[in-house]
Amino acid sequence: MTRLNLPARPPFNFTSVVNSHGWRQLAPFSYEESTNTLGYILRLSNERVIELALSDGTDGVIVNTEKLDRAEQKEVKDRVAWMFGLDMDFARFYSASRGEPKLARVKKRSIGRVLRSPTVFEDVIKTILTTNTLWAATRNMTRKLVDTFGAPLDGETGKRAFPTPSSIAAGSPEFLKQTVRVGYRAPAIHQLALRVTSGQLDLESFKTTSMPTLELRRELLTINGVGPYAAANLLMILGRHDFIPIDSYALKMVSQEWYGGKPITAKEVEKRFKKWGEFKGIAFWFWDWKDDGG
DNA sequence: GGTAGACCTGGACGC
DNA sequence: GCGTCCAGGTCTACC
Repeated sequence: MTRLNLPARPPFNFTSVVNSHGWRQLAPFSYEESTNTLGYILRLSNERVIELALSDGTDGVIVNTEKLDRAEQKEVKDRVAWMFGLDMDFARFYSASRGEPKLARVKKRSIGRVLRSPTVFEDVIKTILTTNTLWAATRNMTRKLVDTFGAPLDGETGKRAFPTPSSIAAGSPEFLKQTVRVGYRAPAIHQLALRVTSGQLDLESFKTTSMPTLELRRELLTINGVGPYAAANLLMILGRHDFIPIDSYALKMVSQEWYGGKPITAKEVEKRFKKWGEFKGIAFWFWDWKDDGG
């Protein structure tokens, strides 16, 4: 057994990251509520597939997994640090949100980090799978994608890692549509896998790029299946908070909050959050809505 | 720049 | 059990 204790830049709240959005429900994540433990099946660069149990450290994340050598430990540390944004600093957001009752809880509960997958590729695919469909279908499609293309944990075919770009690229759009049931998204997913495999698109460089957010957004919008909502969602995941992922949920929440439930458009959402500037996305994301619909 | 319609799946509903 | 309707963003064509 290997146990790693990964400290975070304070303040840090493990549970707020795990609950920051629905990602914990998407394979190869799993979540055990009784112990507040996040599971993840990770494929290491040496192709070994391991299971991580991630739990709340006093001021960071505790990782329990099988025995790892030094290089593997380093890789796991880097991956988990990215997934939890351990090094992120929200002091400026907390300062900006002071005096706003609807954001009072963010500083109190050390909220701000958004749970990420280990790779940007995985988060782009998952984001595409959230578009134009219901959440239950997103979960199904992700599960099937992992079950179909993911490398299995040693001796446990029921537990698989998220597919690599090359494993998806090796299939066909028809197979993705017929077997994984991703519908019209199949060509977009296949094309993305091809672009990444061929080196034409270096998604992982987006983690550390100093590219201005507008430019990064333009890059994201070159991906088929990624429109304004998906790009904003991915920017949030990448730690850029200038854009609001406006989907039907956003329209509903903003309408209930300020427009008495009447139908509104994206313009009204933008108008209401304009004053938050570079924190628009994060202010929207963690806004304490009147009724979040459960 | 704005808008209409097609794209798919799966669940709800009526018969 | 079958058919129909609907929710959900993106893309393309068109104005």
